[in-house]
Amino acid sequence: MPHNKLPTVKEIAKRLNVSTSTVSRALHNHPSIGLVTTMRVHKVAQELGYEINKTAIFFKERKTYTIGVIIPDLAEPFFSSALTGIEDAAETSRYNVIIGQSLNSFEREKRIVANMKDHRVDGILVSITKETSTYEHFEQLHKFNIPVVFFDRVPNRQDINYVACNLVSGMLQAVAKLVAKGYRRIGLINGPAKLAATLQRLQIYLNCLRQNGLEIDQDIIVSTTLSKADNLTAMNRLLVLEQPPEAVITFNDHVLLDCMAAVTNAGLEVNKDISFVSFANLPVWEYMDKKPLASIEQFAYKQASTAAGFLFKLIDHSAQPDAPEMPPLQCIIDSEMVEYSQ
Amino acid sequence: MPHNKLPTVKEIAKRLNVSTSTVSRALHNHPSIGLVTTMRVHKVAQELGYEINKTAIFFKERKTYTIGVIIPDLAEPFFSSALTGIEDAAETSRYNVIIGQSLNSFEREKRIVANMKDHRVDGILVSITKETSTYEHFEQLHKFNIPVVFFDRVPNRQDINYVACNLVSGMLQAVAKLVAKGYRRIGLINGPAKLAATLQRLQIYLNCLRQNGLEIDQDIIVSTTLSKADNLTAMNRLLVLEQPPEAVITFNDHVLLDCMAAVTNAGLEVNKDISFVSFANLPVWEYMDKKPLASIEQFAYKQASTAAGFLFKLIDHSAQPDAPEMPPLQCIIDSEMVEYSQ
DNA sequence: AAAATTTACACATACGGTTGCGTAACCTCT
DNA sequence: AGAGGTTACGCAACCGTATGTGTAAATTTT
Repeated sequence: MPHNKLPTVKEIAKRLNVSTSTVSRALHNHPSIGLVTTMRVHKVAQELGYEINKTAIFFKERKTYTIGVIIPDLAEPFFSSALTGIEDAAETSRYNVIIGQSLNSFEREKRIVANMKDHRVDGILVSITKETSTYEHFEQLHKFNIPVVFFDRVPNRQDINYVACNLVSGMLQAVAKLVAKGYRRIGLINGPAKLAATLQRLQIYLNCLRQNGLEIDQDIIVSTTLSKADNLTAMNRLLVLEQPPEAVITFNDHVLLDCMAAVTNAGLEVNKDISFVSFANLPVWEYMDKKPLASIEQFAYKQASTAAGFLFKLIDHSAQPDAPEMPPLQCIIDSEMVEYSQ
Repeated sequence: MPHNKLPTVKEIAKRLNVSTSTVSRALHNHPSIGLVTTMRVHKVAQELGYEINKTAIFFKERKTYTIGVIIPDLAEPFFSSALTGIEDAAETSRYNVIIGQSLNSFEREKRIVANMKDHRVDGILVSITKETSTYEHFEQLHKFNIPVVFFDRVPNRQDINYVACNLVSGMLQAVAKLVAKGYRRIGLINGPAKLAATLQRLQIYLNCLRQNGLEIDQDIIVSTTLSKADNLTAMNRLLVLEQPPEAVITFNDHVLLDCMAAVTNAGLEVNKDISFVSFANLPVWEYMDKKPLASIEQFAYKQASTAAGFLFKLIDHSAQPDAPEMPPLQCIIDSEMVEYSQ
């Protein structure tokens, strides 16, 4: 507890022999306070270096003007970009952002939620953990009037506020582009089966191929555990086929980096002998020579700032005393193919 | 202002016809409250779903258990890693972290500081903007008893708390390694002159070469504006020399990526015809084939968590009423060469 | 049995600022 | 001059919790 006390309205009031209410109103230039008094108050406030203690207001208003953000891992460019989107949105709405990384641990996620509840954040934005399958820790927030908006990694339920991304739209564009370029044999290097994203990507892949009237060949659908060695193996499996794919969709950019190495090792050339499409998460492509033909942009910034907008709307709404329950705010943002200039 | 009121000690007190002080003490199992009363209080608290409102405590104790972190840009892996270090340190000390990106704008930095002051954070960790040259906005925090610890990008003054990184140590190791490998001609691709980091790197470079008894040749010291085209030009300038350098130290990893491309374009091979050393900031090397021989690790996580430790020490210290002014806490962490397995 | 001590609780205040309501003093109008 | 209105301010309560101090009643001590 800091010892040296800061000047308060009380202090100003004492010096001027007026009441604290007068000082408070004078500082806000309330019309019911005379001009002379108002000026004297301002003068003394200036002299004492008075600055308002907003924590007192926060406490009284039961509002902290702070939102919490829970994300799995800041090291992922997707999430750091998302956080920037949130911060920008928060700044214009005069909110602060407190942050917690769940590091994909359900237990950490719960601890962070509890902590944010203790700090009485006005709302929470969250991209859930891979492990998260129960939601009591979020539901409990309802009691404290703390709205929650999920983004990107959202629970599979309908009674929640969320902003998510539709991967299909971007992939359709990408496959269309590949088809337009004359590619008919498009392979897939997928992730490990236990990840939900893996099944999702497979469905999208099949979906897009069918919509483009392409034949589906199980030989050019392989998977990797995401280890470097396994990534190389997966790519090599495709390269040694009698009829290797002309283009390959990879699980993510990390996989793709290894796949490109495998292509080079095989004496082939990326974007000439074989082309790639990936799911965007590395901003590093800009600095590189060999790039995928296109990437599926998932708009971290946009998703997150949209989610933040939802959250502020919910906060404002619940501030009204006669607030009827609001229907869930939900938004699905289309992904888009981003072509890289080669 | 949320309307549906949460249960308070007052509510519990009313139900049991006791005073709030009794309830408060009972909830903390204070010995001066009888066992029966204590248990009844706990029971009612449980039934009502009472949870303590810490904002009241924060307000009363003039302590928010929140620290502010101001960094230039989360998109840089260095800073996202630093933030993780801070978060981990904060969690074990039961602190929350509120975050602000200055985006290298001095004005934003000032706004963020003012905002964090309003929220009465208990302390601030900051990596300053490239533009920052005045410090009133930080000095002003002293009045509010908000300690500040700078890290990585620290002001050039001695009366401040800071944690910084000594780039020389790592570079010495790297040059020593290059020398041990038989390289005698070591070039430098530096950044634009207006950046402080540029002069710093030049000095380190000259320093290390001298200490290893190597000749300094101005022909193999070039610079780039950091644009891709310019990076390529810089590298090419070295490659077309009669006696090109055998190894090159690059300003940073982004520059290096382009330099590697230039090498490949020239029909040469990275790590065979020419080797590189860079200043670490990209975690992506792990996923790539061509890597620098070594990188100068600047320990974002360690710097940041050390700085956080300093901050908590300062906060604890200023909490003591008879606290004499503390001498500045300062720490310089040695950088280290990190060798990449090729 | 009276005195001393302990037990178990209530009262009041503080943290810093805001705000509804009350009220003197002054001014205006008839 | 008295009624009515306006101006300029003070009073008091409030947000939720903690805690120093006071004090009956119960218990122990002498």
